[in-house]
Amino acid sequence: MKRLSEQLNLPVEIAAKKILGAVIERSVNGHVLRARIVEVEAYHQSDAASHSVTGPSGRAKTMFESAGKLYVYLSYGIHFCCNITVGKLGEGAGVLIRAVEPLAGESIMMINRRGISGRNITNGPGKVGQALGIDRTFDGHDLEQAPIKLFLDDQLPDDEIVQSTRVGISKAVDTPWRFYIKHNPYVSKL
DNA sequence: GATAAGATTAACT
DNA sequence: GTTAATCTTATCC
Repeated sequence: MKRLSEQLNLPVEIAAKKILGAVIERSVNGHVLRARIVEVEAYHQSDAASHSVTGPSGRAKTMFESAGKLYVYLSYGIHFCCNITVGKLGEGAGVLIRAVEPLAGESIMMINRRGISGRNITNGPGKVGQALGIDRTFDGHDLEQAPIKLFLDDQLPDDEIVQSTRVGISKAVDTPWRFYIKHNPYVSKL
């Protein structure tokens, strides 16, 4: 297995398609939570909607690290959202995890989500962070190390991927950098 | 030093 | 459909 930093040293929209369908594994208190990434969005420093547009200052500095790191930011003061950095060192690029499909440890995720279950458990970026117990202390974490690991699989065939515009932004709204898996109930918005 | 806006969610009416 | 919750950065005094 090649290093993540090599595998994800790609243009953001290519890396986003590669991360779609990958599996993220989170260990906590002897339990293993595993989930498949079913919805992502790409962000880049050349993109007005990205946190990294202002340069490697403040919260987005992690996006300028080499690929395969975790960038966690606080959304609306309440929600923790998870990104995977891509591209090369010094390039402010990342892929936001918008939704995942639980594969293992769903009962633990349910506890983290205060009893909410069903497809509402992880069908949104803030929900993913909460279900997996990720907060800002994991900002900059290397995704080849415990307790949070990323496993890339073969890229999905194009006919399983839907490409569209991003959600919840007010700038660069026409940039089609949102990717999700067809016919998956955990995708936040179809 | 102060203020406005934001890659959102859940609980209301 | 509307609104409150709540904190960080950027942008202006």
